[in-house]
Amino acid sequence: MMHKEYILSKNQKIIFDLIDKSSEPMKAYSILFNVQKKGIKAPLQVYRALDKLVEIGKIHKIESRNAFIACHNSNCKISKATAFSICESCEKVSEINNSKLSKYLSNFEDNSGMKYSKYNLEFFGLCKKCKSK
Amino acid sequence: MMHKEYILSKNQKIIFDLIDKSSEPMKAYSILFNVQKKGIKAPLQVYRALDKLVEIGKIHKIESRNAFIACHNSNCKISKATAFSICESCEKVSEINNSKLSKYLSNFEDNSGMKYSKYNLEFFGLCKKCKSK
DNA sequence: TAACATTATGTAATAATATAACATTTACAA
DNA sequence: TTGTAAATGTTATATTATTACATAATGTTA
Repeated sequence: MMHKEYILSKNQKIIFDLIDKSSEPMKAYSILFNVQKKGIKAPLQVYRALDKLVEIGKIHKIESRNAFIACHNSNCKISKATAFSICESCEKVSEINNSKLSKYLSNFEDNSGMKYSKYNLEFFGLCKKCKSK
Repeated sequence: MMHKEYILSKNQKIIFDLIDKSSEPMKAYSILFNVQKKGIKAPLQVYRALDKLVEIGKIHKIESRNAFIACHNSNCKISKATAFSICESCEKVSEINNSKLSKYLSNFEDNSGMKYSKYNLEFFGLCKKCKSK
């Protein structure tokens, strides 16, 4: 099931396209630097677009890195259920697309009486390449 | 199984005691403000102590909130496996101590070829109190 | 279409979070 | 007692993010 379509505004589109093309998570001020030639001059313009893109699930924030990547996962259901793998050596980040995992976590309940509507999981380790070095 | 004992230095102890007494996650500059009367005057002194305390597992960083709480969980194994519940209304944060969950995640493998040595999970929702409002 | 509400934009200033660089001191093992 | 690692102190600065206020574009509905 795909995300509901949403028409991106001018700034949102410029910033999404940049993140989507990037092979690695992008930080807000690096995004700012890269879109200045397109007329986006202030941090707030970037953060506003990022906020919206996160809200509608087109991108995700990697909390431990303060960086953003485009969503390529059909399980995350508009950014309510996200999981990432992060290589602590080369900093490569991938979204984990594992339906068993997402099912397990979406259904997770403990005895706290809390109803969980959202989660974010970050796994850390060494990627294939970095392991073999 | 308890953590291996570690003798905290003066600044580490001051800062750990403050976080440990707090009923909510504390932010670095709030910590700084609170320990200035004890002679800790600069951000770096706080961040250095925080880094060490995180490293040895006495505290955890709540990444989505840039805040720190004391560890009260025997399953986290020196901060290599952490899970939290966060109320999006009152911002109450609790460490989740669920051995099935930690076992599931510690043993998680996907087809990426990565060996995961660490994870951090944050659940979001409404706590009991806030739900009933 | 006019009126209204909502969303997005532009701009300047500033707040909040975190690190670099360098000098010195303390703890502790060889 | 010398060497080394860890911790501290201090200043400056880098990085990340928001407040406040004004304007413009878009969508909705009477």
